[in-house]
Amino acid sequence: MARAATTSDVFNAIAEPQRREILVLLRAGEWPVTELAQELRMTQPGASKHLRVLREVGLVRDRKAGKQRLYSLDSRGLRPVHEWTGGFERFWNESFDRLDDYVQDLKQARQEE
Amino acid sequence: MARAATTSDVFNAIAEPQRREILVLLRAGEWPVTELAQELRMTQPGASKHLRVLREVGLVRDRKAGKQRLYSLDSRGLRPVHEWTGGFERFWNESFDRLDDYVQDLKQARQEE
DNA sequence: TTGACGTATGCTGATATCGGAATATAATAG
DNA sequence: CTATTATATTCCGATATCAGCATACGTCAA
Repeated sequence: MARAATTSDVFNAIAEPQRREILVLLRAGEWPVTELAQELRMTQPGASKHLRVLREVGLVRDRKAGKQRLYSLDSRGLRPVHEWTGGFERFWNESFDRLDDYVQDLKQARQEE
Repeated sequence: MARAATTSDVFNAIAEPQRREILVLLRAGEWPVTELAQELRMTQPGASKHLRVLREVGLVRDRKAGKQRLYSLDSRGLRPVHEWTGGFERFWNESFDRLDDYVQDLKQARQEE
């Protein structure tokens, strides 16, 4: 087996920087593929492929508008990611955590001398 | 070019389900590799490899303890992911969004008849 | 129908991935 | 030193990925 298919879940879909850029851009509204590609400096086929992945995990919608196909955001799928990472919030908020880091580092340094 | 290296950033590191399981487990405290592997039903080399990736992106620390190596969480790297997804919060919270979905679906269905 | 425009798909090549098995390294005990 | 335990690394095979290019498909206008 290789890595899980990128189309299978949202975590994989947003692992790609260009796809994250697309999602950010779509917060501004609907975009036809060509304009989106120009804006983000990707090729049109490249944009189409990324949009396909995003569509398959449900992060974008598309609707036909003449020759164009307008893509828009459906960010509800990002909620689970937000919540999952939120489950770690207390670990980065608590101040003794940073102190603990410091202590750990000292211990480690001493051991490795 | 292929996909960005999984070691290069946190988004890629957490795209792997087993690595997410490891992070969740480590919220309970420090774990030696073998026990962690047993708990999550992975092989020891498998666990070591995932832990290496997590270490390289800074999501876990390790310290030596006799023959064992204890891994612990450093979840601060998850904060950017939490914040990035949080930038989409208003899009999934606003109720007109769901209404808009409904309208979009109707339009689409009508066009595709 | 033909042409032009917008978009999607197919193919190829280079590379990264993940799992498994074997083996190497590290640290302790006897 | 040797054996044992704990962990890391390496090699392998199968597969998924991403970019680039060519091309197919879809839609509209003349």
